[in-house]
Amino acid sequence: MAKEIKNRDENYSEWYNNLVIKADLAENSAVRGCMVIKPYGYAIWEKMQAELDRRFKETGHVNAYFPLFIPKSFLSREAEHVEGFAKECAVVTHHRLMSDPEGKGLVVDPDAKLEEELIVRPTSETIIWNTYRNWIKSYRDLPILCNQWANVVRWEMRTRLFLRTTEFLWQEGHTAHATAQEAMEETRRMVDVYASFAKEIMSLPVWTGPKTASERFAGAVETLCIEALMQDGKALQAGTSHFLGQNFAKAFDVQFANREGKLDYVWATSWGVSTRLMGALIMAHSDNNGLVLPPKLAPIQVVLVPIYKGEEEMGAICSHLQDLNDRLQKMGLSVKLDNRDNVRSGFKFSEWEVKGVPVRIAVGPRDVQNGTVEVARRDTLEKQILPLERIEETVVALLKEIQDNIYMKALDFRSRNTFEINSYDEFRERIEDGGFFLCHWDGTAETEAKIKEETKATIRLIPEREDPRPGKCMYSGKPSAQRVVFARAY
RNA sequence: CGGGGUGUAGCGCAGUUGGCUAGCGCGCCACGUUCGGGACGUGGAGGCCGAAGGUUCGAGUCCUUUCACCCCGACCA
Repeated sequence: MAKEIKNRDENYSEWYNNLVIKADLAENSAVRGCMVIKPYGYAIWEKMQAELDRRFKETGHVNAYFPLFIPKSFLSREAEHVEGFAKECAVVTHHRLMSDPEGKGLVVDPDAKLEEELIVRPTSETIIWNTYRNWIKSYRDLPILCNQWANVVRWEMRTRLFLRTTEFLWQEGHTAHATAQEAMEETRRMVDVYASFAKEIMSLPVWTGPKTASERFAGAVETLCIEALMQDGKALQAGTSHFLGQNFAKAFDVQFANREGKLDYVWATSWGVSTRLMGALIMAHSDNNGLVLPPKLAPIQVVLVPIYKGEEEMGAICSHLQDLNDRLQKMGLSVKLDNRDNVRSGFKFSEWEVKGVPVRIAVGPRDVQNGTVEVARRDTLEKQILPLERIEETVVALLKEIQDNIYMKALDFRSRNTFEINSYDEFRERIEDGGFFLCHWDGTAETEAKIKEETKATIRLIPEREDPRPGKCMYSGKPSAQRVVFARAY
């Protein structure tokens, strides 16, 4: 394994793709740019879903579902929105096939052409706001706090497993509010939900803050985001929360009678995270032995591996392990007893390491005799012999420690790769090695575009600081209110 | 959409200037020996050589077309 997964100084794409496949998470499908998420990978996504959903409910949201297809005319209602998405839409033009008159399989039936083409949703703002128009008449109907779990399609030129697939799974929250302030608070609330989810569940430290105007969501007034640093030094946008102002309400004519009895347009937000989070998880924590999963997302938290010679010894050890299995399960842990007899224990060790199982417990005849177990942790690869007595409490504590340690490791990595730079020459040189760069910027789109053109680095976000220190733009020398975060990004 | 690369067994690959019966490693199946960090031996199964067309006595190999995937760009909440 170690020789197959390369470190980040070599070809990272190879490292990453290889890891995804070796860890049994996903593979390319027959369909361009799409991926098959395999059972082990999907189990991780399900855990993410469950935890996010819990947090959405906690903040007063409910789930709903809207159609996959969007009439083409809907998309064009909001000028910036159509501008942003038109180039990457899959379009349904017909609804029927027929056998080829020339005998070459199936062809589209020209008589089945749709009156109005349908777009496969790249995001659902338009169809949802078209629906909300009917739901909202009065301020008493507000707020609407809906989320949907869905798939979306964006026909990007270039795809990457988990990070940018043609079809991906996500959740999109769409809320409607009576006031701008309330909508802005919602935008903030949800980006904070994402940030705490990243930290507490994914062990992933993120920066939080607004995007610059040029990096905003198409149709948004303000975009807040969480940004994480991957081990190859590139940034990854892991989630966004948009304040949409009244743009969509105006485009879809969603007005309500306010407390004063006057008609006003509704204020909107939308926010989402996707299976890209899986990519973040993989790229932030993995090492040369494979995937490293934080316990809270690991489909299997503890794997039990028997070490034995011969059948009767295996029987004895497995019944011993079955007992341990039950004790651990009673603690609410997800445990796997690997009693396969066609592979040896050394093979199992490697395999579960590649899959990122946080804790492995091995038991052999020696342990049975001594009343001990061998406990190995995935994050540090350390092993120790521990007494079997009260082992379930030890393991619960260890899982918590691993969860924290993975976070600390990622945080430490980020700190070591975050730099304050003042000179543009130095910036150009250092950006090659990756990392986050805190630099002064004059606030103009021109400077931002120039820097992007010359260095491929973009402004990931404008960090929210209690005491923003002014300075001079590293590029133009003009005054700058505060440092912003530059990085090369996926 | 441009540049480069790859399609041969489940996976990873070799296959020379066209040549006769298409190979290797891993995995799989059977048996035996093993078993505290990816075991070994012996035997066996597994192929429309990405697809279509062409050149030829003969094509995995040459030509044309096409499809898919990977990498680098362009593009991208």
